[in-house]
Amino acid sequence: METIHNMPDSPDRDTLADTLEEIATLLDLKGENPFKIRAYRNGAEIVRSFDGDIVTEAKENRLGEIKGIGKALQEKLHELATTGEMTFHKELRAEFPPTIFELFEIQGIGPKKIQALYQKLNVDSIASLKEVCVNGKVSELSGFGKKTVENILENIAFRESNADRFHRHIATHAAEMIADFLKSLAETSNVEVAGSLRRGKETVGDLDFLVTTKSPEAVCDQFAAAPFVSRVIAHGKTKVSINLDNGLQCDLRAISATELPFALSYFTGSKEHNVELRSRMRKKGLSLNEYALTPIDSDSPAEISDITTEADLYRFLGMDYIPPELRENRGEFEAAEEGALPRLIELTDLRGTFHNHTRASDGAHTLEEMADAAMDLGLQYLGIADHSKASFQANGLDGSRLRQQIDQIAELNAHYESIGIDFRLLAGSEVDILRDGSLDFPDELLSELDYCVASVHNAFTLSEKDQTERVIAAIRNPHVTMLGHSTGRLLLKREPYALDHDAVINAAAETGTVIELNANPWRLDMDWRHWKKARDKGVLCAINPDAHNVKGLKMLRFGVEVARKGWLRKQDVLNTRNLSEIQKFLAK
DNA sequence: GCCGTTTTCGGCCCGACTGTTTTCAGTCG
Repeated sequence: METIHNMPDSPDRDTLADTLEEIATLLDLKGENPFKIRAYRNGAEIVRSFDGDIVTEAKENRLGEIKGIGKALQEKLHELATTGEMTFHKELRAEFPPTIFELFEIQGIGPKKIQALYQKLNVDSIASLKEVCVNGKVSELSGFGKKTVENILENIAFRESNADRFHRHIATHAAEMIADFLKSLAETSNVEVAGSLRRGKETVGDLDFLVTTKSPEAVCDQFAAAPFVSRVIAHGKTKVSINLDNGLQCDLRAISATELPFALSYFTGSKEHNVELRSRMRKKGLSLNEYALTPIDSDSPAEISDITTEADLYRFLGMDYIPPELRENRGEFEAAEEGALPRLIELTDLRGTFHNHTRASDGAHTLEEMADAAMDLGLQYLGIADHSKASFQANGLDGSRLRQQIDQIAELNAHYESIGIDFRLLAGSEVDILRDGSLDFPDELLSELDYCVASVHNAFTLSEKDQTERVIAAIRNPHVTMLGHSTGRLLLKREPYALDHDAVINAAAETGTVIELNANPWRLDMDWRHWKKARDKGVLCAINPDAHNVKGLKMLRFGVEVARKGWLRKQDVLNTRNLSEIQKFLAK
């Protein structure tokens, strides 16, 4: 990687995107033309999801070829990429105090109200907003009644006590419980969960439920009065929003059966996908909303009948059905047109899994208990990869304890074979990648294992260059079968460490090293955004639950959901292969 | 600010709910 001395740090992709996003917010505050604001916001999204080195493209002033980036954005991004600053952004920022951005995190107030609060009462932070609400000054402003003040105070309190996003397992369990409740109502026929949960996102901000019914008002009333409701945010005749005790927001829409395909598509999103879908419909002279597809004017063609499923909607546009996980406007429309969408992996494709812990390190159960649980799930093999000695906080195994475990696994396998059970434990290790890129066990010991998962568990703060070199050194060790949880993130808790993922993926492709998709809902790592690229370079994925107890094996489902989001097919995932194929693969 | 098989101007996705300005603006998704 090139290094530039005596120069300000070159801005990265996030800086480019965040700057555009911030401009959009500031223009919003100034009451600018909403379409201009949208252009900046759209530009931020394009920069975030651009497949390639956007910073270099900006430096070399080539962004004009990208749809959605025009002359103005191209010039501004060029300035930012080459000088590290953007004059327009700097001038806009100077007009407002930096703390004003936090006001956008309060539900119920938007740019217009924030503008009024700032200009009339000099409110520039959540603290000062709270103050003018409590001392009554806010009621001097037109548009701020008693109820608005109550809402603001309530929302400030709520934000203080609840994070706004939730892990996938929490959201999934809540969604299943609430869907069961809705199905139990006499007035409902179909019950669907839409939103980012259906799209397989790694964390979820809210849950979206759709029910078809002939009595929407009765369904809404019963939902708003349900035992799991902690707070009713809004309660209308067809729409209800509530919070659960843990703060998770749940939105319900009660619709008619004929509206279901349109509503399901609309509320599954993503917003970016829907904008593209609507725009394609619009080119056919049709307007798509959450209820129907209708001609824009009476002259438009109206062969719209018989749309009863989401698949019909896509077929109408001459394309294949796009699974919810792919609906991010990241190339799925083009693939669907060409009939080139992947046939996505399913949970039932899995035949085994690799990265799991036992009581020997920091797990809760024994080899036998873990094996029994794996058999109950219908798996043919279970890889045991306890921690290595450098992870002393996790009771990591030293060489002699690891050799004992290898022997125990051999004994258990002999036992399974003797009684005719087609199941095998695989002897592995989750070996620490030390700070210098070497491994916590010597090659000689690693060669006695069936396989090895190499993971980073410390020194998260190394520079991107050092961290990347460290990880790639491990990938280049021929005894390393796979790289464990490669970004090191703990969702909603710890940021990923600095790592050049393109370089890591290239090294994995070159050496035939597998990359793990850690299915633990706190990790879901490697991130889904990298998988399509890795897959296209021939890198195999291993979906591993990183189970620390028998229940943990069930987290495999979250890994499959995120693998689907990463465009992965059955053939891209190593542990879809059966036992004999795996034994051959590991023997190589 | 962006875009173009209605093209270089005039559009840009759209509906529900809330509270308040009582006919509609602001916010949200």
